[in-house]
Amino acid sequence: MSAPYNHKAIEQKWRSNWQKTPVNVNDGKKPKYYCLDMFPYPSGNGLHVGHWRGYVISDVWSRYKMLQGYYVIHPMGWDAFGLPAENYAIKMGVHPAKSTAENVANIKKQINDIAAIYDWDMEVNTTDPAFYKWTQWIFVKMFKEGLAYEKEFPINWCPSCKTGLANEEVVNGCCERCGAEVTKKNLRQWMLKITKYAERLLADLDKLDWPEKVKKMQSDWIGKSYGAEVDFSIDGREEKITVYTTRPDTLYGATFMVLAPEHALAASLATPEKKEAVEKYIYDASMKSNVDRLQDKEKTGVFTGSYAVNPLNQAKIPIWLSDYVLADYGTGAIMCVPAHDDRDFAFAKKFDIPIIQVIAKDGKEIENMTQAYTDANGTMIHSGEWNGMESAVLKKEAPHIIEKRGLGKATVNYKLRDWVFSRQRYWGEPIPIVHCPKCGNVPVPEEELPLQLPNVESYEPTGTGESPLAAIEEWVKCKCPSCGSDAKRETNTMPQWAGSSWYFLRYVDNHNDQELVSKEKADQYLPVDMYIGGVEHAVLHLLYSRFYTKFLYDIGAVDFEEPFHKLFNQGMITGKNGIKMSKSKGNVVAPDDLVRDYGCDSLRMYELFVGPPELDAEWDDRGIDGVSRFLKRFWKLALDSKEANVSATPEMVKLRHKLIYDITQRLESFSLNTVISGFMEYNNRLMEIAKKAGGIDVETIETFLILMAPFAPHMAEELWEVYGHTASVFENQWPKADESAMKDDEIEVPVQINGKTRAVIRISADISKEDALTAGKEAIADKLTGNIVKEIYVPKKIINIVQK
RNA sequence: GCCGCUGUGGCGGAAUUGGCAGACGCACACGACUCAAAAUCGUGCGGGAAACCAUAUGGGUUCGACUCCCAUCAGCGGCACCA
Repeated sequence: MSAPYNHKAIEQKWRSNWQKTPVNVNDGKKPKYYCLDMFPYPSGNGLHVGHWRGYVISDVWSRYKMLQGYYVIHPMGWDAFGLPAENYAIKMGVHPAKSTAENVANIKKQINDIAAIYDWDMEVNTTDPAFYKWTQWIFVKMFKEGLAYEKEFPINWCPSCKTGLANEEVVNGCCERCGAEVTKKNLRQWMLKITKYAERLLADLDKLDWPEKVKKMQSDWIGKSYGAEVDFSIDGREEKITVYTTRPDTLYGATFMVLAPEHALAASLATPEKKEAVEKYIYDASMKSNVDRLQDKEKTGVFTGSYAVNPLNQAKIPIWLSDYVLADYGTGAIMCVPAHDDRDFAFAKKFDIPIIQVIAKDGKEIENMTQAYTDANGTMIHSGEWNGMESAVLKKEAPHIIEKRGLGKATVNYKLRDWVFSRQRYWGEPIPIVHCPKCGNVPVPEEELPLQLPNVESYEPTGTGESPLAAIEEWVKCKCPSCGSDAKRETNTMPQWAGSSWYFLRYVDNHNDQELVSKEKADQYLPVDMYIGGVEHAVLHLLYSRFYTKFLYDIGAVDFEEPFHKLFNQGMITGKNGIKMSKSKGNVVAPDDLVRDYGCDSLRMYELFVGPPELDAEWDDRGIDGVSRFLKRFWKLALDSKEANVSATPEMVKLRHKLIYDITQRLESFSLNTVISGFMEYNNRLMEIAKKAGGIDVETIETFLILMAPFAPHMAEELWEVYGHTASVFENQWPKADESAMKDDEIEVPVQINGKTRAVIRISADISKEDALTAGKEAIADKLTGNIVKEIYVPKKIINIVQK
């Protein structure tokens, strides 16, 4: 009788063994592999089984890479500055520094339950002054390069979090963190010129081994479009209005022009009799929130009384103001071609403006147009010298024609906006800038960094647009680092994303107080080979990190331009009916009890078994019994086989190589759920064989152990030791399958008539086509009519007889 | 509105990428062991009496379709007046 599987004792034993003798060590000879988790913010709620899954996936992958002979860099840290941590602290009435430290301790304990091979010597915490010294250093560098600048304009403002937000943090007009409706507030802001990198951020997506979905989200967010800027003169005036259009081919169809109410010329275009209406419209538009502006699908507008002149045919077209034109995209002014644009069509219909079709649909002009014809497919009509051209061709040529004729220029536009970088909150890195009445904005000298966040009693947001830091007079008052006169510190702090935009660089050299990361360490360990985390950061953290890395590349701090070579997005674990796990819904499943009752190995495997790792999965506790039973059966098989000590049969050898082959292939394609089912399947077959043979040979069991080690490391180690080894199971190399040893001499092949299976025959694997067909027909002789049309034999796959 | 993904038993899911649909597991039922239960082991488990019918629905290509093409429906996600 073999000893029963006691997960508690085994897991405790190996946890302490690994602490004494780590399994992932850098001997200086192994190649590196950097496998990174998106680091968590230390929430007070702790981890649930969904967080666990992400960390299990990355740990399984790390251990697999270890067995392939890599030194694996697998660090963990804390994204502890920012809104989530601060809002939690305010709710609990504790200072964020205190609650953050408590939460870190708690989550660290939970993470250790996963038994991942995290190297805690590399740990970083974004709130540690030794860390944020470099977050501030990067800002200073950006300031010196002209990439960080101040600007006052109406920004997105979350009235609940009482802070400004970046565009990326506004989701459907609401705050990404708290869901409150975002309003506008005119504020002086620090901005990062991410737009300068728009083209590189777009172009380099091609180099990345990332999910297409994420690449597409980024490229849509950057939003590149090709078109032309066209200059329209204003009838009776000197100024010109430049419009941006992606459809210069439709220029002859422009019947009016619309300016954003915020356009510089908007007010001055009003003729005396229109003045009142125009001013009212401009005022009303300025009062509208983003959400209102988004929700008002019904077009509004006002005619200025002025006319613009179409540079091609000198036609006079009325100039309107409307808030469907955005002030900060393109030139804030558009030419309107109602026949070929949905929005212009709706506007023209509402205000009774003429519609001129310039692209024929199916070779014809549309009678009684009821909607815009927006395809660029058709022949040009009503378009002067362009008549008869194909619109698709003209669309590409028109910008250059316009440029050549001096009417404007070919141009490119991006939807990406500069990054609103300052927050009116306490819990963040102070922006290291001094406002000097003589010198203007002066950065804190690099040798004086970090500029420490002062410890204060009152850290709640003020809501006035000022950070709580502004109230600390002794901190605000300072001397100008440049001229020494009385000056004031910048009181805004950096957003949550500041630290996370570069933390992955710091892990590998986290104690360096001279450099962000030394060249030596960077060369040795960076960049990240595999990055694992949720998809929710597609245009936030992942875009910001790419921008930061490119900047650091440009100033020579690192010598790669992309931080994350491969990205994997794990799916979310939800509660019943796909409802997101949350404390308020009461459907959170904590891993702690499951680890206690079933063991870490069982939970690790079940986390993967619930479904494809990239898809969302509904959690169901009951399923864990399945993997738990499997582990117990395998445990018994291994111990009984040790006892039986049988030698390998050809069947065992064949199965061993098939096992290696299947598991490796599934692992390589990241199909982790089928790796687990594969283990179960092979275990079932081995148990069948063991029933007859009395056991399984040592080599096959040991092979199974090595393959299983990344998934159930405790059991693998324990059995490895039972099998008489003193070194860790992770000292092994990942086994290789010998494909010739997997070959079957005889195979089963289905025999079909007209595509329907009628029999299954066993034939020799290298049988000739003729013999296969003869054998096949023999097996279904009673069903053959004698009227055979076609005979198909796909070697080792199928026999199909087609008959009438 | 535009773009993308997904749709297979009671449930989670598999299918070597066009070749026996439902692997593996959960749940369930029956049996063995037990005084009994749990645990464990064994058997069954898409529908249908059968011919056959079944991979969201309708069509198509093919000797052969969960897999490819067209249309439709449903669910999820992203973007959303970007000219």
